[in-house]
Amino acid sequence: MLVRKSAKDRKVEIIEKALRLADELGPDRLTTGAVAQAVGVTQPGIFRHFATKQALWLAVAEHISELLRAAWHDALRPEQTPMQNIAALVSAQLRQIEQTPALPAILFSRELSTEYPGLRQVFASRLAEYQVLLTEELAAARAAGSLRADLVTADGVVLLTSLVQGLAIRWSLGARGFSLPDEGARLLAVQLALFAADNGGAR
Amino acid sequence: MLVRKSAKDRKVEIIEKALRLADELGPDRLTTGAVAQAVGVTQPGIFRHFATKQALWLAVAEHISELLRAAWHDALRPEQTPMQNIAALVSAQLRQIEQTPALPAILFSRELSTEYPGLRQVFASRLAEYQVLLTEELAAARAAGSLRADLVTADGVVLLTSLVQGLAIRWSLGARGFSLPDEGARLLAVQLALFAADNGGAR
DNA sequence: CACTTTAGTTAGTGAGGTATTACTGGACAG
DNA sequence: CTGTCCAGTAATACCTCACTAACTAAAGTG
Repeated sequence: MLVRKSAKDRKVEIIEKALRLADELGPDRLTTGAVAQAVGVTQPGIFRHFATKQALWLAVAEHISELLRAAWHDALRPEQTPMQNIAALVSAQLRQIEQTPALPAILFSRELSTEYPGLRQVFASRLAEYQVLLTEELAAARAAGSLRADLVTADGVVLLTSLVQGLAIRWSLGARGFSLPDEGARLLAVQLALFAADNGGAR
Repeated sequence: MLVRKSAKDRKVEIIEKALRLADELGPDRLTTGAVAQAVGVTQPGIFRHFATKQALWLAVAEHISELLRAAWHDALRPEQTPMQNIAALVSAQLRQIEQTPALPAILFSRELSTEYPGLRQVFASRLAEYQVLLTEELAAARAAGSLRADLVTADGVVLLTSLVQGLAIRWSLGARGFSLPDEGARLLAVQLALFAADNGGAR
């Protein structure tokens, strides 16, 4: 209305509000009108900053993508053991989801991916990166002798990512009735214990 | 056009076509018009059989729900070991998803659940049943002494369901680039091996 | 065959959404 | 102080949908 901001500021403001609204309303109900209202601009005002709604979604996707990348790379520490790094990666991911609850809905929404081509690619390549990071750490754990010999590394990675995804879905569909990072840490510990070489155990 | 069917037949026809279209178009693009065209009826013709679109979705949900229930109960056999029953349950679920590829998109779509209340409840109660079945079998496995003592039954169930869900998502988002039942059976074997008591192993 | 039932059609309404066009007025440069 | 750029607005075109009303005719029923 009265306030008039620079295009740059507005753009990030729009992206952030869109992300918040995607959670509150659900990604499909994220209309340009709703975003405009949240930002405090008339509906066509959005189109000053994003030529199409798809462009807006793409910007949101890239914003998310960047958040995730940063969180993962923050989580990794050379001084940690590979197992600790794995736990840190999982924890970082779950905390990011908790902080940005629209994430699972956006990442897993086939609706969005089909309606706005380009999103899928952004997310797919980013999630592939996550798998690479996990694979590296798991391979390091194996090199350190902390893994059961009969566990194929790639299989371990799939089990871990499935754990994260399954948990995220249960959380986001199930009214978020539990603490995602807490439950995740607990179950991850269980899974990692199963992965661990039976050193101190029997024998 | 010329053909005129009994309401009963048409109803199931509509439900089945809707389910197929939900896969081809994505659940959100499943319009009454698209369903009508697939069935060979004008768009308002759908409303002779379902008062609202929500009613149609509800019928689809109940159809799915029944398919799943039947598949699960077919999978269970008293003469099988608990571990075999678990494998059968997982396999049945994955085969069902492969056969009805819209399943993950429908089950995991937050859009649908929020737009059409009632769906969530149908699916939630059905999926809870799956967990119960898995829990029973895993408990039986424990009673038979085939499980590691340090694995909490409930945790094992979560790990298994996460495996199924994670796999289903990867499959449905990732262009279905692998055989869901095959990959599932393989990974399930890995996970179950991790669950297994270390009897014949060391010592 | 006459009669009733009812699946299906044609035509239309209104809500909700993206996007365009033409205009307005604030911010900033010189 | 003035002119220019550009964020933002008002109005509206245009589309897709779910759903309704009134009518039509095919399929069962006696």
